[in-house]
Amino acid sequence: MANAAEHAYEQIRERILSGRYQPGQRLTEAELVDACGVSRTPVRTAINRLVSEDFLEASRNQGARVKRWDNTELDELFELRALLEGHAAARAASRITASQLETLDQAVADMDRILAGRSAHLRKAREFLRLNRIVHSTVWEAADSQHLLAMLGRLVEQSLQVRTVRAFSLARLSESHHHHLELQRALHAQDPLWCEAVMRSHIRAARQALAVDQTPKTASERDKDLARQAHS
Amino acid sequence: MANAAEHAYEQIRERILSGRYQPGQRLTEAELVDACGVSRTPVRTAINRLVSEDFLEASRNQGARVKRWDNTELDELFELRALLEGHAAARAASRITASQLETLDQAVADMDRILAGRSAHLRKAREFLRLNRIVHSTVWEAADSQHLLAMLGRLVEQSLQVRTVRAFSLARLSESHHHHLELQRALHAQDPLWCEAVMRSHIRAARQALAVDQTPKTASERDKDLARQAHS
DNA sequence: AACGCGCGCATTGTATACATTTAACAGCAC
DNA sequence: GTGCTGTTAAATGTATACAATGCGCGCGTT
Repeated sequence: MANAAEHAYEQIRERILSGRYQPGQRLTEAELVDACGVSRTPVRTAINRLVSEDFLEASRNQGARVKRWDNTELDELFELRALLEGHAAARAASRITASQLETLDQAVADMDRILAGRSAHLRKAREFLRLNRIVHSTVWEAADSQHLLAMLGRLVEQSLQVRTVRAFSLARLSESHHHHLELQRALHAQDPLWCEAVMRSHIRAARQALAVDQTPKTASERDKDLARQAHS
Repeated sequence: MANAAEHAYEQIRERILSGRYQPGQRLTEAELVDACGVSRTPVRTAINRLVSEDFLEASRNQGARVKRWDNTELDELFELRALLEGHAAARAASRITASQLETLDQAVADMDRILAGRSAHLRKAREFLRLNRIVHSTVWEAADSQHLLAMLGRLVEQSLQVRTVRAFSLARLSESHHHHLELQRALHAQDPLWCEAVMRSHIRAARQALAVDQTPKTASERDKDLARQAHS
């Protein structure tokens, strides 16, 4: 066990993202100790970090609860994402390197193939998500701003918590891919305003795709989501 | 001592902001324990928080160093501030309440009086800073977005670390005040784009006002800065 | 029966002892 | 003389014991 605190952090975070720990659920230090197999100290370190990253909420002497996102907060979140990812795309336009453009082209081409192919929906969605991450992180990297990168990382991770089945319909994937294609052209053209505009559309569309209902999920629904999320 | 961790956090943070702990300086847990008068546990909690807020940097098993900001990072920081504060101002335009407008008007009027008055420069700068904080936080509040507020809070605190004498010349204060006057008009007009543009100018001008030299300060220079910062 | 008070338990906050890691220094070999 | 390696000391990472705090339950009073 090279690093207990880190281990605990990843363990807890993973359980929040996967839905095993539901929004609003209270997590006592004792049960997290059991779950992670380390002592209270690294668990507390992990909790503090997760609180600072908005995965958990803590009130004094009352432990931590999994953060629950209401629609107002989701609106705020995605508005900020649109602003910052748009900005990142604009910066990327004039800074992107040849090899980053290659990475992007490759990812977009792969997406093309996958969407056109005959794989099962689940497999398509999984692969698509993987490539989607590559596209976005390439743009962030090309934007070349440490702090922008850090902020975006946090914002996007937070929106991962509320992923739902609806976001992964074939229609949704296809729309999303059209944005990627356009972004690719805009980046090749090195047009900052175009890049920014496309990226903003992309994020706002993603917001729309999220389910609006706030009812707690049943266990089987959670399992479905899990299967679709393709972590790892 | 109701809350040791909080106490340690404030203590250390204050010493960083005041310049008593210089950028690049290594802080061992042992000396922070002495300085704060609490045990290692709350000190470590405080350190973790300060690292997450970018006041400190930590590498494994090597403790914490006070974060040093180079010019590239300052550019990134202020670019993000311009973007986010501009956005906040735009949101505020359509959301600001009558009482918030009153607060703003009052603060701007006070600034007017103070700049026109015959107080000593130091006193003027102090009062101006206080009112400046009121103006900005009123706009943030009017923007009505929890997450935007949190991000701005962090960004602005970080830029506080690098305040220098140059930023407080009378000419600079006066320029800054003209922005406030224009922002006031733009908010009364409820014109989002105008608000955003003014605020962006305001922040970018602030970036220019910061000293560019990166040489460490002498003790007496630090004292001067301290006197001008008007904390509390 | 309803409200308030106080006691007890569960849980978090703090202190400290112990383990682990890293970096520096000294000694030895080449 | 220089470079490598082993040892050592200092600092951080981890575990656990103890203190303080807040919440809920039960009992008593009105």
